Amino acid sequence: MKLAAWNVNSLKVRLPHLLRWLASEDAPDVVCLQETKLEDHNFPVAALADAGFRSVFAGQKTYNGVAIIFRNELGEARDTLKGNPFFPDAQQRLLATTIDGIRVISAYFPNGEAVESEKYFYKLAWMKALYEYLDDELCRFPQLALCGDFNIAPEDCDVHDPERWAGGILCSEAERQAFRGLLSLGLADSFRLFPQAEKSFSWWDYRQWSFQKNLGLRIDHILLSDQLVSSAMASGIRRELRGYERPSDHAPVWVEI
DNA sequence: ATGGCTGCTTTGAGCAGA
Repeated sequence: MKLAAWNVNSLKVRLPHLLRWLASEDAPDVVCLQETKLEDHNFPVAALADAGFRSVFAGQKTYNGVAIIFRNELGEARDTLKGNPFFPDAQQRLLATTIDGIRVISAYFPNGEAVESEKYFYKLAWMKALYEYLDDELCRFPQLALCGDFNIAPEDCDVHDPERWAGGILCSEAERQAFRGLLSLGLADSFRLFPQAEKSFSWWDYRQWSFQKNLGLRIDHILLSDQLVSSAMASGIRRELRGYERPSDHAPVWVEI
């Protein structure tokens, strides 16, 4: 199964890109989407069904919104859960479902705006509650994948210019520590299970030709539980989608399990 | 030092993103 995560930054705008990817040769079987920015009644269920995919989604207007799409052949989704019971929140940032025995979670971590800002503390609180939630989920679902836009570059090698970003939002020690806290539950960064090119990123700013100059960050991740790590075969980033006309600022990340 | 793009919004300047 090829599992992917992609922050589309508006599914309305990016739907043609998604459909093109799903129809391509190395198309994914399951995709966790973030920043769909669509209310549920506007979710493109029919277009994705035509492409052979089922959908579950938790959306809202303008901001946030997460979804999970998966091939018809994988059967029905079970135990779909919107949000985090440990963190009641109007922002639609978390969605879990079970596909073919695997607990798949689509997560859109808060951006955090700036270190020490109100949104920064919301981000840290959101992650603390996510930790509690995952601790619970892992007991019931030993085969679990946490996929999405974490808005955290875990190490300096995930940053194009570590000195410039040092201590700043997406790279601060408290955020990185919270990321390592998730790993301590028995999760692994699937990207690092395999050799990767240096300067591999999943997000590039729209401004200043950042993508063309490869000035990016690796902030989108798929974390696999120990049971899934043992079946992982390859991982990577679909960089070319960032080069499409009118792209998302994120490229999809993927793992084959 | 600032703003740099993009998508969205009670359509148009202001916000949020990262």
